[in-house]
Amino acid sequence: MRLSRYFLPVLKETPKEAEIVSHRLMLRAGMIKQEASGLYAWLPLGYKVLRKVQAIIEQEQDRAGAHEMLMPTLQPADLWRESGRYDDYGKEMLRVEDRHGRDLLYGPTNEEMITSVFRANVKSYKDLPLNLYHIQWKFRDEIRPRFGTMRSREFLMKDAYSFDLDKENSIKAYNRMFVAYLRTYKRMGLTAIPMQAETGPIGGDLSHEFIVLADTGESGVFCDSALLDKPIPSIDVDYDGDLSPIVDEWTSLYAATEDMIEMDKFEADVPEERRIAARGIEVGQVFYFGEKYSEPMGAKVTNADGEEVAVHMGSYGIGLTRLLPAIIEASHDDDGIIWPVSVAPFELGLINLKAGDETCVETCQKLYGELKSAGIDVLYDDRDMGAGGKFATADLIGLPFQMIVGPRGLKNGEVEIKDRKTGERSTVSIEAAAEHIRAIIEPLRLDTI
RNA sequence: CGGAGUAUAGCUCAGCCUGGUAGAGCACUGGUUUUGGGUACCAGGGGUCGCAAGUUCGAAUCUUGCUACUCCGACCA
Repeated sequence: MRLSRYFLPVLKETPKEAEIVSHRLMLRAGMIKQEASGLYAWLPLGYKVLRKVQAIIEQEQDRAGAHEMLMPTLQPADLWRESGRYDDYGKEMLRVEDRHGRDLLYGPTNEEMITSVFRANVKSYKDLPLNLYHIQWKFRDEIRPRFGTMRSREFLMKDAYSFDLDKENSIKAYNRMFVAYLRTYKRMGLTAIPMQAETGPIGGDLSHEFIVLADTGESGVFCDSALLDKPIPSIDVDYDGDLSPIVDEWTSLYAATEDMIEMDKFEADVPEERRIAARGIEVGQVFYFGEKYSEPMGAKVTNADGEEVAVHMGSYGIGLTRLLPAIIEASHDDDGIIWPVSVAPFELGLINLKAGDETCVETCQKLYGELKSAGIDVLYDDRDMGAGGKFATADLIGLPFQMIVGPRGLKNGEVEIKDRKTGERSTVSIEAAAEHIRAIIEPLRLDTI
């Protein structure tokens, strides 16, 4: 992409409404624009990152055996009357009426609707296990939206729902999502710790929240520091096999949110030097809730004995629009964002330091073509402006690498490569530049960890 | 919903106390500058001062009401 033709409205100054660093940087980097309290427009750069995050989630969900579909944002109230949640959910749920006076709601979650999909189509235990998910906009009329897209009213969420014959199999489904989540966050460069959590309005008796430690997090959390260094299950993990050893290993170390903390147990289980009491950002939550919806809504299958039984369900959510600020909170410096390659809006910034200089322009054009051919997602800063502004833009929007082309280096037939994260610079010949950067970036894409 | 605050140009803000023709920097447009960390200079465009009512000869400024937004708290991906 040529920057001169791209829509990238970066801000030199910080808009005053933004308090925390991720919100400030998302506004300054031209990723989002607020349209009302808790409602954001996603500008091209922000949307590009959102799509990359989405692709990783989809890939890991699919690997874990879940099937992607799409349900509407608006839902009929009758479905929610069946589960009893139409009256229980409270003011957080946005209710609307259509022209015929029918009650609808903008979905805050989809347990009811997925159950309706399931019961209309699945009748036999032979069709289980089943896990269906979608990535769709949700609306929760939060009392106080804040921190940009960290807590917005409209937000994009991946929500998966598992259906199994009994509790034992449902726990297996839970474990598959648990493992998939560990991998998903890791691929985005996040260290997310599963913690015992309250089940809230979703219901159920087993739940973990996945928490990224950050000072700006909204939840107080307590955990064993050994969890921070725990290796993540590899791409070879067998989702058809027994995953309980992995889950047991993770859950054997103490970790709980402030709602669930038992101080005695925390202090008994965790040696003092490993106790972490910190703030954290909740980037996902998994629930097992058994027959809570299947029973009242009649989601039943015939088992091997010919009996009709309610299926056991679980649900598994990841807030995509919250993941972006979470990644930024975990990875930034004074100059701006530092994206991991896996979710970076562009992998490389090609910077022409001297617009108008014939040699520089020609060299950049040539490199730009070569880089694209090498499969690098490159943003070419061809704007007619000074070098300082280009450096500042590249640092701010956080591209992992910069290829700097200026008259000084060209004299020796060289260009400079800067690593955004470490600040390290190296020089490479013009001829070898494209291949050189490809060799650096490719292993960092983390398709397979 | 309780508490605190803000609203003046695209952004950051001054002006308000003490009423008298609406300002600065950045951004934008045209030029000069050809620049290795937001270069310098010249010229220019852009605002019914959140909305409404009131006081006044006269309101961005004083009064009242409303709205929007932000922050702190209780709730949540």
